[in-house]
Amino acid sequence: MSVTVDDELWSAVGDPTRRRMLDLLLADGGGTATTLSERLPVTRQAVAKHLGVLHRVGLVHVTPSGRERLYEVDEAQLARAVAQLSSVGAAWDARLQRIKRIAEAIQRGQGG
Amino acid sequence: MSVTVDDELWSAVGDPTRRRMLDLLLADGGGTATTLSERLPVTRQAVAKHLGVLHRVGLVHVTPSGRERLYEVDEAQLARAVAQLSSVGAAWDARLQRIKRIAEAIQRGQGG
DNA sequence: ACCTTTCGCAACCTTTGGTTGCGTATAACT
DNA sequence: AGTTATACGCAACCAAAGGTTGCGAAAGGT
Repeated sequence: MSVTVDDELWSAVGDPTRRRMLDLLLADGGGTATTLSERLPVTRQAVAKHLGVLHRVGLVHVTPSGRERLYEVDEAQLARAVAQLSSVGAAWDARLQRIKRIAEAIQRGQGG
Repeated sequence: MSVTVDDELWSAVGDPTRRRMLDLLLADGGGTATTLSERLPVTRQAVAKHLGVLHRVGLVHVTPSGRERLYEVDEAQLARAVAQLSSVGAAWDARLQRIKRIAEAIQRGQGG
């Protein structure tokens, strides 16, 4: 019943900048802190910190090559995150449905 | 393409404590800062602040009665939030699907 | 060799989630 | 009615997180 979601994954995905970063990484098939920061309204350092967070929760993986560090989305982990998002949504949806049914039942019982 | 989500709603729902509060409010059909704080690992004041945030984005509405302030979930707004959650999830899912197809195409092209 | 680029580290600022402390208003009890 | 208890709001304060600037170091291009 209670939202049994891994809060780490959630909050990783909860930040708007990180969501956009994931979006960009998916769209471009990967990127570095520098390339991402060019397409975002924040500095490279901010992006680097976010990449650190995403990396810690396993949503991206790194491939150092020369002086660059290429980040790519870990598909399995993102899929897991998506599943958790929709599970929370589904739980709330279910509650909303139940509330609606109960409200209707009360209506019938009271209003005739 | 870009995640066209209302960041206010997202970040309102992004906080784990607020998610649990919404959960409790849905389960109990409403509550006050005090009753919620009794079932959460934070103080009443923290809950009160969160209720303020949720109220500002319209996810809950208040009914003052005597010395109490009863908070209830705004179903329409929560439904909207749920829709946004699943829309982001769907977008990422779609990208993951596309990536998979492209990867397979590359496999076929290269590997013969 | 020199300059450019990409990065990491550190200091700092601001916002936010959280706390404690206190005053006030409404309800409840005697 | 007067006192006690409860629910709340406001304010000060603290720690963590997102963001910035500034700097030094490693890898690449000329």
